Amino acid sequence: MPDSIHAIPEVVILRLPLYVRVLTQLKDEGTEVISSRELGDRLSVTPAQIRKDLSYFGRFGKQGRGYNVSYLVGELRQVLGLDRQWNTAVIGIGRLGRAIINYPGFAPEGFKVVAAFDADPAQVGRQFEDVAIQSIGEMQQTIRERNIAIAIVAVPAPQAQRVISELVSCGVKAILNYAPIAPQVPEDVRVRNIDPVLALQTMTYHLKVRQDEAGS
Amino acid sequence: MPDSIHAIPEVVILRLPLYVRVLTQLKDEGTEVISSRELGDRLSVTPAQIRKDLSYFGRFGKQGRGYNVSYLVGELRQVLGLDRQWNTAVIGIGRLGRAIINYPGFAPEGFKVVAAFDADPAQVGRQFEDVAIQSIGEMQQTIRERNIAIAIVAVPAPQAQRVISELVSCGVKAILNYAPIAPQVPEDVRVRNIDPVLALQTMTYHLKVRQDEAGS
DNA sequence: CCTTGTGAAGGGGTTCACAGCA
DNA sequence: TGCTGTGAACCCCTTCACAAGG
Repeated sequence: MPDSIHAIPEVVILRLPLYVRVLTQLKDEGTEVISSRELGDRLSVTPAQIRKDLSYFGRFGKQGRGYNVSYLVGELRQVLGLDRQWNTAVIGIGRLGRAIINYPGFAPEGFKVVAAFDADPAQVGRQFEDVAIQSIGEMQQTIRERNIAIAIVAVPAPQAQRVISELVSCGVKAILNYAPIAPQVPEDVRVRNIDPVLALQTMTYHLKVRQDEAGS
Repeated sequence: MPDSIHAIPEVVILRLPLYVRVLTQLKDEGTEVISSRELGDRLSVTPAQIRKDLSYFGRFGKQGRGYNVSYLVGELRQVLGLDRQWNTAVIGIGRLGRAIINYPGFAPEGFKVVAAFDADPAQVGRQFEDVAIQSIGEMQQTIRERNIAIAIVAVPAPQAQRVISELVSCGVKAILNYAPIAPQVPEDVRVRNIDPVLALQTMTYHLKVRQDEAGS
């Protein structure tokens, strides 16, 4: 059991879903075996990195041949916990929140929105896609009862930190945050931010350098 | 000019927009001066890291006092190239593409959607928010004429790589990709992916470990 | 006394390179 | 021959710790 000897670097965990995605695509295309080199080409990652990453979790390959695609994707899904359903709750049912509830991409991957919350009393009781909107006050109880492990935050920025703190106090350990803030959470809580503006702002630096060079 | 002596690590560029965001918020709250320690607390980053990051671009602080918030935010915006307007194009005008065009969060940050493209001839000619939808064939010309530096890809996954390759051949060097794929681009092209499913999948590993521990 | 800016030390992740095996 | 799995080397980023200065 290699994973009990050394802690697994967080970056490795961040890459595994990428591997799963490409492997799944390869499987659908009918590819049965793939080498670390070919997989690396598809992902712009070095073959050594792929082999090293996989080695944290087991020995999935065959020397001289490569990796069996369906076997590997199955193992990785198990490692990541993608072999089960994860119940989620959406908080904030504005335009974005409704789009998230209606988004058809979550369910096939095992992420099911089973609850929705909004601070606006006028929203409470309405239904979207089988999900009835509840008041924020009901959050703690519902999260417990419905075994909700992941919260998806889609409230306006000014309320986001308060909502996230409340989710943390409800025991939620994983948060997908769409609000444009830098949330503060205890270190045993994981947050991933979806923030298109931030993503754009990380690219302009290089564009600027290029522009300035062209201008001089 | 420290940035001409040593290349700036990419991770630093990724953090600067976060600094800008929090500093802007602090400025709005009326804070005039902040130390690297206080800023670090807000961002869950060590003070040393903030000081080191900033030192790549200049000496913005005052010993014994800290950093002047509005001065620092101004300098960083300039460093990142956020002191100008960036024209963008949206490709793929389905539900997601329309949401992006209508999204009110881009313009105030200097990102303006000035063009939109779709492969469906039935869509071509329609208008959303002042933007007329054009055919994919018009992309190259429009990108040049309208000085579009950033493309936002919102086409279905199967078409995404083809569209991205086409954008690259149009000379686009920055792409915000919403399609759930791992795009392949030349190394002088920057891509940021917005992928909620991937974000969720990077969190389940830790939830799983926790679950398994509880069960044993 | 407080906080910056920064060389130097430290640590963690990537890459190398090769033994092992099909 | 081809490719995996992996210890070791390497490298880059983070953190330390302190001189400098308000």
